[in-house]
Amino acid sequence: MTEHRSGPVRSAVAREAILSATATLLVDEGWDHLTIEGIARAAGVGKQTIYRWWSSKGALVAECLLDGRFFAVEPVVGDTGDLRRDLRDWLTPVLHFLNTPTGRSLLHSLVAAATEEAGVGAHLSEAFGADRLLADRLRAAVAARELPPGTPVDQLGHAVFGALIFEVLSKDEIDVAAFLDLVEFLLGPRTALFAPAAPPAPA
Amino acid sequence: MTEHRSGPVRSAVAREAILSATATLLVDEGWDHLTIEGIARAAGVGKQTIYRWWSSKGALVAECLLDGRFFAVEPVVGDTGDLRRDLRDWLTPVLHFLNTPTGRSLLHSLVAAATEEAGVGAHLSEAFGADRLLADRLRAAVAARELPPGTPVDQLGHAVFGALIFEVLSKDEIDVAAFLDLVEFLLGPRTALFAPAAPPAPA
Amino acid sequence: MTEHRSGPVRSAVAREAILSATATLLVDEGWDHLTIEGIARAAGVGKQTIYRWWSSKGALVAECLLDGRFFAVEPVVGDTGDLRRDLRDWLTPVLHFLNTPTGRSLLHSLVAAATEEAGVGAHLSEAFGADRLLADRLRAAVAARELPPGTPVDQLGHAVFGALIFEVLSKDEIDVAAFLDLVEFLLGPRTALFAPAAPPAPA
Amino acid sequence: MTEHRSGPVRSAVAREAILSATATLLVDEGWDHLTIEGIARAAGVGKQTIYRWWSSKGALVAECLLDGRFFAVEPVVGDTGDLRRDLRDWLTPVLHFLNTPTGRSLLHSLVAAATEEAGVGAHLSEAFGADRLLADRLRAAVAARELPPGTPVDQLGHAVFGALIFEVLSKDEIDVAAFLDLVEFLLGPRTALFAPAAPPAPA
DNA sequence: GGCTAACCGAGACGGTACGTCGGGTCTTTAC
DNA sequence: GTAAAGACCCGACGTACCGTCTCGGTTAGCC
Repeated sequence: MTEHRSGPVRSAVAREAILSATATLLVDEGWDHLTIEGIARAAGVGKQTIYRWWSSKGALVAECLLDGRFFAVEPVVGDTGDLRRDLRDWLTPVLHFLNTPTGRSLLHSLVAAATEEAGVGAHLSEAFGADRLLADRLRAAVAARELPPGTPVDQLGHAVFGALIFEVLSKDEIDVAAFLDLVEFLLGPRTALFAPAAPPAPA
Repeated sequence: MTEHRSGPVRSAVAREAILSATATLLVDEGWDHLTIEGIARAAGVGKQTIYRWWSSKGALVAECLLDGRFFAVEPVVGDTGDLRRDLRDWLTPVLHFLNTPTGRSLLHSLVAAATEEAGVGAHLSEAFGADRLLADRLRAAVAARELPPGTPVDQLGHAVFGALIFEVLSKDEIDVAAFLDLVEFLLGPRTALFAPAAPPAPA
Repeated sequence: MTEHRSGPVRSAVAREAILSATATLLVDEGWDHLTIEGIARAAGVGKQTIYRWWSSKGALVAECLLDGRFFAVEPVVGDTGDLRRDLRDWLTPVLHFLNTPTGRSLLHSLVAAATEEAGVGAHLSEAFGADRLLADRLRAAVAARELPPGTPVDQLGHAVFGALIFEVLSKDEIDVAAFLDLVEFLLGPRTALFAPAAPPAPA
Repeated sequence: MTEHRSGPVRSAVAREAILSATATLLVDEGWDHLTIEGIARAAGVGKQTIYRWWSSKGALVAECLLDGRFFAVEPVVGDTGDLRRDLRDWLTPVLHFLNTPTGRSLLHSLVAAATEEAGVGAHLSEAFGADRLLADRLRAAVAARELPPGTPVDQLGHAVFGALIFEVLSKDEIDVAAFLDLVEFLLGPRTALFAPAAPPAPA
């Protein structure tokens, strides 16, 4: 039973123009300064067309996020068998990007958007790859016994990302080396391979 | 030799009224909806008096934060000798507060403010006590060899706080138990006391 | 071939409310005290709607003037064949009106408006009827040879009106009798009818 | 019994600086744009010093007017025995001055001031010399029987000045020749010398 | 020589209004 | 029925001045 109605259908052209304008303006101008009128103007679209399909500028940003319009994230974290090294290799360029004005401002904007729109927060870490990419690598590390069984991989990924957010919010510049060290600490002591099942038995 | 200037002096009454109104309105209405006009109205003050002394609403919030106008933080984390237990005891009420509408909204507001005003971000963790209180307890734990020497206590505190922020931004409700487990994991495996000087040297 | 534009059209309701509020407020409060915000408030209209169509409060007053919103001027100056008497009959109530607080203040306001907005000055005398009404009667007088041929009727009307303005600006109260006498003098000596063509040629 | 009190006396320096600044600013910026704060700033004076001695900016302008700070009026209207020619000679440069931007704007400003401050209106014509100078010349003309006895000389002078004001308010530029013609008409027909006592007896 | 008062500059204060921007809704015309 | 254009009411922006009020400092003139 397909739903059908008369009249023209949602304009894909308009949708694309709107989301594209949103992403561009957010990056260029920041969350404050991002306005519906500005988006409509840049997209060559009526305001009503935006309001018809999205409830707020937060919703627009959330959809941009889902569409991956902000980062072209490296789709994988390498797996050389050395978890700590892999994470360093993956994190280092991310941290450097976040030390550029663009990177800082983009993260600021996305965090600001997240405070107003639940949908942005819910997908923020995914957009950075911290969700799937990082967690997957951690899961592999557990399987490979580089991390103890029972490690809360998803949460650990979020903690790393949370630390990153806080670092950006609270300092003028991320101390890359210190941050990498912190991540290393959070993973716990580098030990001999964990026994398959038994919990770590202190001597 | 102090610098002299004749003429009237800054009104302490106005300052207090403005900061107090700012704190109240931020808690009650949230960061968006917080307006200079609203603050002026609530404080019974001219707008110019605000602009004369603060450059933005972000600066106002930052000063409120420094004045500790948002939380009456428990001034200590207990020290029973059991770090994990002490942290649980300290964190639990904080987490529950952040699960109330007021708590959630306040953290959202402060994070939003931090994205616009560096000063807010710089003092956010202090306001929550995550800086001094938490780090001090961690330092004591290092001294008591509950944590390995060389633990980056300050950063660890920030990581915990960052994880907390991210949890609030990305979920509708904090899973208190899971978060406490995460913190426990971040502290590393519960081990016998660390040797005084030598770091654990895995083979 | 009219120029087309899609979209909504100027609201006649808003226009009427704005001009009506302007006229009322100008009469009641005076030129200073007349504010765009006050007009918008009284008209139940957004400020932007005013700024969209008028450039200043002067322009608003000018339009009110053109619409004849300040005076319901007696549409004719009587013509009994006696110019001086007709002018007295027409001027007397005007002068008395200008001796009331309302009349004085209205003329003050219009003159003040004229100093800021050329359009007000250009139509001031019309609004008082000094332009068409008075000049027409003078023209008739020239035709009837009550005034010499070549009398600059338009300018004479303006001079009478100018004298009136100056009287109101410079004195607390118009001396009605003296003003009427002045007008009589300005018309020149009451003479026998002027010869049709030849100007009076004194020896 | 003189009233006396201790303490310093009104500062002549401040008075001069304030009036001078007022005159300069009025000429340069116009009545609107003339502000107490601006005057205080330009005069290097506290606002209170202005408010202590004058009740409004209108009062300041009135005092400037009395001090003759706006025009250096030709102190006499010539008397060649030919009234019409003398008036032309005196009026022509005045009219040309009022056709300059400065002149126009100054008259506009003074008229605007007059609408707010009775004192300005009361002395406006004096400042232009229309009062004493013009009326004196007219009086002399009556004495010389160039004008009929009983001519309301003061009022006639005001009428000329009023016509001038209206001309400036209502047109972009004064038509000098037409204005001079008007004045000539207002003086009445050029006749043989009036008989000393008898009213003009038409043939 | 001190005291007292009024003067002065400076400028903070509670306000009102400015002219602009953007929000979200509604209306009109065109496709 | 969707879309562009944009007018509408509204609320906030940050600024300019208002007129009042403290300040600290500086003169008079009288005890």
